Amino acid sequence: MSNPAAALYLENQLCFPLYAASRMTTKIYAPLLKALGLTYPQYLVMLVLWQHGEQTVNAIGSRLYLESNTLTPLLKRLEQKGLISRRRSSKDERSVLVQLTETGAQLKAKAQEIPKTILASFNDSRLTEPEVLQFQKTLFKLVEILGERAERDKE
Amino acid sequence: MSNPAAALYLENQLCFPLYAASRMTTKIYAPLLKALGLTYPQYLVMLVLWQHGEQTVNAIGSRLYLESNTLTPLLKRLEQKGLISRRRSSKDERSVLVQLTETGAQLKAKAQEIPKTILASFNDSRLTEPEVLQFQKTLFKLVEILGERAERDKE
DNA sequence: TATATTTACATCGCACGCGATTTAATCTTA
DNA sequence: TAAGATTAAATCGCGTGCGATGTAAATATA
Repeated sequence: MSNPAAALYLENQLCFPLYAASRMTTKIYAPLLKALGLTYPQYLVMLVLWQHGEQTVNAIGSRLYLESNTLTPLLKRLEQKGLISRRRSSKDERSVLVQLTETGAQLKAKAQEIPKTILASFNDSRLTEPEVLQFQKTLFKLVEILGERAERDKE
Repeated sequence: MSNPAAALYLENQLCFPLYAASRMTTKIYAPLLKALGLTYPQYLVMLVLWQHGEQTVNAIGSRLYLESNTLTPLLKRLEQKGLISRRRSSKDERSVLVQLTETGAQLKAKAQEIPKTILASFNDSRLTEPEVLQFQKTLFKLVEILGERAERDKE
């Protein structure tokens, strides 16, 4: 790089565009999720429960890379909306099991349309399908690497 | 896809890994930025000011895809730390001009090490350099497309 | 088995993000 | 030029994220 300060430029960074893209995609979900009465992080929790069923706060957290300081208040809001129920595990009283209510399970049907709408909104001539697939592949690899890193850093 | 609900699965989504990767990279910055007394969004504002100098809240916002509801409180915090100053533009009394203080300008020297450290921490055998470059390219394209989309949606 | 350590979740405080609204200045246009 | 529309910040309220700490249950270890 000719300019010694160039490394400090936004354009040369990976993290800023990740940050920007994440916020912008979340914004695309907002109006669709509002119809279901969900925020984006709440939707992610519902996805986990729709896919994997009852599980502990910890298990949800490992899938979403979130901890109880974020999840506990969020889960309480989902509980207040009547979408989930929470109970202490009898096998291990430290754990809290999160389960879908009937209402929460039924919401899945309404959510089916969301991925289609989102995919359509990403449709743009500047992005070819193989490019997006390759992008997704690298993105998953990145999350995996960063996830491992976070695990290491805990110790 | 064989399973009709597969579209709802986390793994098939683009937005979740963006969300996860963004949060995880921000976490990597945290300890480095703590030494400068900055949060990641505050660091982004400082980057903009280091690179482009005095400008309005609006101008900072268009570079970072943020608006005054987020920036005003953040800028007040930077002002309290003595890193920036804010004043109404005399040309247009609606605008607020944000400028680095001497202290704020000097902080740039300390920040020079950060990109190097971050780049080193992304160093992993699973990610080749051309793969990362391609990834970055698509990511920028994505931000551009989403940015245009956000502009359109405002109207 | 008594004690120390670890684990799971909850709580607290602070800094975002952002939709919605307000206020003041500037621009448009009839 | 007066009235309405637009624009730039600021303000408000709510829901995250997350570091730090607390509490209780389970596990490890002496």
